[in-house]
Amino acid sequence: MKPKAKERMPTRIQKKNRAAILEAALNVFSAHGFRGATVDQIAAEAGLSKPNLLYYFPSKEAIHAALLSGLLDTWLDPLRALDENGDPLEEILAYVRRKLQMSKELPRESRLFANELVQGAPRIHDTLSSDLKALVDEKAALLERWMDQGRIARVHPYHLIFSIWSLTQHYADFDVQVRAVLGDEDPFEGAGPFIDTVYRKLLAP
Amino acid sequence: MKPKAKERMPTRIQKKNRAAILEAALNVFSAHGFRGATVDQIAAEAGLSKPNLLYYFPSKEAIHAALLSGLLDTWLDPLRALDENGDPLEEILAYVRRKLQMSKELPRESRLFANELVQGAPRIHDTLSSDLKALVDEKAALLERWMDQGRIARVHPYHLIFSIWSLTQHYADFDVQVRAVLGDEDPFEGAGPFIDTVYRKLLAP
DNA sequence: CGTGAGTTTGACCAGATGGTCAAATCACCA
DNA sequence: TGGTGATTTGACCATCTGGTCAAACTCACG
Repeated sequence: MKPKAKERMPTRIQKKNRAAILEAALNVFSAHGFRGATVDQIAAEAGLSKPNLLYYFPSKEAIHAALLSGLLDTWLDPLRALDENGDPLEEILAYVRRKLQMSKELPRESRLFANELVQGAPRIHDTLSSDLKALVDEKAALLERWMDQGRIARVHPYHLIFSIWSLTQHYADFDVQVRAVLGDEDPFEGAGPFIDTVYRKLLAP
Repeated sequence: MKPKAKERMPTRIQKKNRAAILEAALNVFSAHGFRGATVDQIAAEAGLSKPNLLYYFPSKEAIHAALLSGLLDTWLDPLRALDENGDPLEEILAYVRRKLQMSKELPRESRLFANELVQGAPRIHDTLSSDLKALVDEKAALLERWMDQGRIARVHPYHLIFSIWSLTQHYADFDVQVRAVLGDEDPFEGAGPFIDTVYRKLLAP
C-alpha cells in the first residue's frame, strides 16, 4: 500500500502551469541572463500574472534553480553515454555529434549555462566541482586507458573534453557572431564535417 | 599654427578619472554583464561618487560603449596580423598562440565580449556584420588561397577561424568550469600544447 | 591672492523590480 | 448542488537603480 504522502499529487493545472513557467523562463533567462530577466517578463511569456507565477514558484531564484538542476542531467547525458566497450574513435565522434546536435536543437539550454558560467557560476559552482568534476574525471580516465592501449592518439584527456565542449557549444552560445560572419550559410552545415575532421585527424593513432 | 580646437585638452584629472572608470567598468561589466552591473558598483570600484562618475560619462550605456569600441581593435589585432607572406602553418599557429595568450592575460576583455555575444549582442550587432565580417572574409580568402596552393590541408576556412576563437576563448570565458574540473592544475599549461597539436594535425597538408 | 573653469557631492526623483496579501473566482466531487 | 481547497488577481510595498541638479569646493594661472 502507498504510504500517505505529505505532498499531494500535482493537479492537471499545476502541471500545465509549472511547465509553461519553466518554458518561458528558459526563453527569458537564456536570452538575458539571470539579472537581466524580470519576473514580469517570464509571467507574460507564460501567460500568467506575476502573483500567479509566484504562486507556483516562491521566487525568481527558485525558477532559475529549478531550470538549471532540471537541465543539467540532459546536458551531461551525451558524455555519460561514452561507452567503454565501443570503438574509441567512433565513441568520441558520436559524442561530438550529439553535442553539436544539442547546440543546434537546444541552443537556449546552452546559453542558459553559458550565461551562468561566464559570470562565474555563482549559483552552480558547487555542482561543477562535485558532480561535473566526478563525471569528467571518470571519462578522462577512460580516454587515458584508450590512449594507453594505443587505440587513439595520446593527447591531454581533459583538454580533449574541453575542446569538444567549446567547439560544439560555440555554435549555440555565440550564434549571433557566427551568423553575422557566415551570412546566409547554415552554420551547422559546415560545422559538422569540420569538427568531424578535427577529431579524426587529432585522434588517429 | 594649431587651429584652435573646439574641444579642450583633457586635464590631468580627466585623464586619471576616465581611465579609472573604464578599468572599474571592465571589472564590473565582465563579471556581471551589462544589466547585472550597476553604476554605483562601477563608481565605488573607481573610487568616485555616482554623480561624479556621471560627470565623466553621460550614462551607463556610454561607458559600456566606450569600453567595447575601445577594446574591439585589441581583440581583433591577432587576426589582422595573419600575414600573407609568412609560412601558412606557422602563421596560423602564431595566431592561435596569441589568442590563447590573450585568454590568459585579458580574461576580463574576453568575458566582456562573451557576455555581450551570448545575449545576442544587442549593442554591437552592427559592428559584427560589418567590420568583423569584412575582416574574417578577407582572412578566410587568404586561408583558402593557402589551401588551393596545397600548403595546408583543405578545411572550411570560416569554421577553422571559429574553432580558433572557441578553443582559445573557452579558457577565459568558462574559466570557473575549467578550474572546477582541473583542480589545481594550471589550465594554460596543458591547453597550449593541446591546441598546438590540434592545428598541426588538422592542417598538415 | 583672486577668479573663473573644472570638479565633487548631498539630496532628490521617477520608474522598474521582486515580492506580499486579502479577497475573489474556479474546479472538483461528495 | 454545496462546500472546500486550488487558483487567480488587483492593489500595494520596499528597495534598487539610472540619472539630475544646484550648490559647494578645488585648482591653475594671471
